[in-house]
This record gives sequence, structure tokens and C-alpha cells, in this order.
Amino acid sequence: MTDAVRTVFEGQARHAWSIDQLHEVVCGALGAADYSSVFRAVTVMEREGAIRRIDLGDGKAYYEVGEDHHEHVRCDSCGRVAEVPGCVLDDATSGVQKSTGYVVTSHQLVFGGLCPRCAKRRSR
Amino acid sequence: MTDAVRTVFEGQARHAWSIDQLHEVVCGALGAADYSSVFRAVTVMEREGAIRRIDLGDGKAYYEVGEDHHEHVRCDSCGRVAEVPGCVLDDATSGVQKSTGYVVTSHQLVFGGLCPRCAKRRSR
DNA sequence: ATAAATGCAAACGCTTTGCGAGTGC
DNA sequence: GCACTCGCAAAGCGTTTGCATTTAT
Repeated sequence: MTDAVRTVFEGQARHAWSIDQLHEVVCGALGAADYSSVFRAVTVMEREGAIRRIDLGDGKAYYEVGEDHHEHVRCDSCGRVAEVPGCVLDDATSGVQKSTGYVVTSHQLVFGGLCPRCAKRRSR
Repeated sequence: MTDAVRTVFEGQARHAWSIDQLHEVVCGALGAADYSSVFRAVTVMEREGAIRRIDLGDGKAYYEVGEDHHEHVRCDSCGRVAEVPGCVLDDATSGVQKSTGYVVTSHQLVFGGLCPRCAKRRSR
């Protein structure tokens, strides 16, 4: 099962996968599969460091292949997620630290908007 | 009930309130109250625009008085939330738009780290 | 008497876990 | 036989809703 999930991630069909989405694809590939099995595979892979869990603000857990750090844009219309190359915030961190007194060790940022396709469809 | 909740927000004891936290305070103030009543009050107030719902990434819904836009820092240790004055990202938006092609209309950003108190306790 | 507010209990969406059955070594 | 994987069912957790009762007007 872990292999099946790994294959899905390698397929790159999406940038960020919810367990549901993974489950659906895995079912297609294997004929059948249980949600909990996908969940467990994902849990293992996360512990291994192969994938990283991200929060896109819609209450579901998403996973992406754990490479370099980057931010995300999510289309409010179709849900498609893209990666924002480079980190917008490394500089900001020290400013936050200065203004709030918190020792800042992480940040979680999601942009919202419309992906090119949906933006085009809207403007018609 | 709505008044009781409103009072809690006016008290400014916290920056961001979960429904649980509001519920607890309201119970103290009124003697008893149902979680769902607090939930409903919060829902109404959000629709009114008096408060805004925010997502701090821990799976719970938080609410803050809906003033100007700003970001948040959350202490990984005690959960205390502070406001990051000013918007770190207005400039970044156009860059994101350029690099991803998405029309960016919003962003949701939470810094994580340690609040001054917890940072001090840790270093002992 | 009528309409609004509240409490109670249950539904819901998604995640997580316990356990038994199946599979391979 | 033993360890491991998987499916099934159910438990959790927080949010949300339906309904009946209380409260206020």
C-alpha cells in the first residue's frame, strides 16, 4: 500500500494531496483499498520524511513531497494548489520577532485566489 | 448570550478565542451556558462582521474582533496568540501572482514559535 | 399568544485506532 | 508459527443542526 501511495506522489498529478484524493487514485490503481490503509501509509511516509503534511485551511489534511520549504496558493474555485517558489518570509521573521517578542521558529502561509483556468472562466 | 460573548471579546483577555475558551468564560459569567449557544452567538457575530474567524492550524476555529488585517504568532508551548502588527505580505502578493499565475485575493499566515514567557522558561 | 433564545442530543466530516482476518516468510 | 499488512468498524474531536422547552414581549 505504501508503494501505491508513493507512486501517486511520484506521478505529480497534483501538488498537494488530501487523503481522500490519494484514496481515490489508489482505488483506481489497486481496484480497492481502505481509507485507513491510505491513512496509515501516509502516516508512515510522513514519519520517514518522504512527505510533509500541510494545512490549506479547509479542515482537511494535505500532503506534499517533502522537498524544500515553500508556500502555497490555493484556487478558491477549483481547489487546485500550486507552489510558490522561494520563501517570501525569511526576512519577515526577524521583524515579527522584534515586534511581538515571540521567538519565531516556523510559519504556515497559504495564499487564496483563482488559478489561471478559473480566473479565465470567471471573466467570461 | 450574544451580549455575554460580546463582553468577553471586549475584555481583551486574549487576542484569539476558541469556542471552548469563550464557553468557559461565559459559563463563569452566567453560571451555565451551552456550547451550542456560544457557537450560535459566535456565528451571528461573525455574520454581522463584529468578529472574524481565523485558523491557527490546530484544527480548532478561533475568533478575533474584526478590525484591521494582520497576521498572528502562536506559541507552540502555551498556545498564546499575539497579533503581528502591519501586513508582512501586501508586497509579496504581486510576486506570487507573477510566479504562479494565480490571481491572489487573500492569504492566511500563522507564525509559530515561543512566546516570551515560554521562551524564558525553556532557557532555564 | 407569538416569536426569539436556549439547552439537549444527535448528526456530520474528517482523522485516528483496535482488532480480527489474511498474507508472506 | 510469526510478523506484517489490510479491511472493517468504531471511537474521537470539533463543528453544526433539529427539536423541544423556556423566556421574553
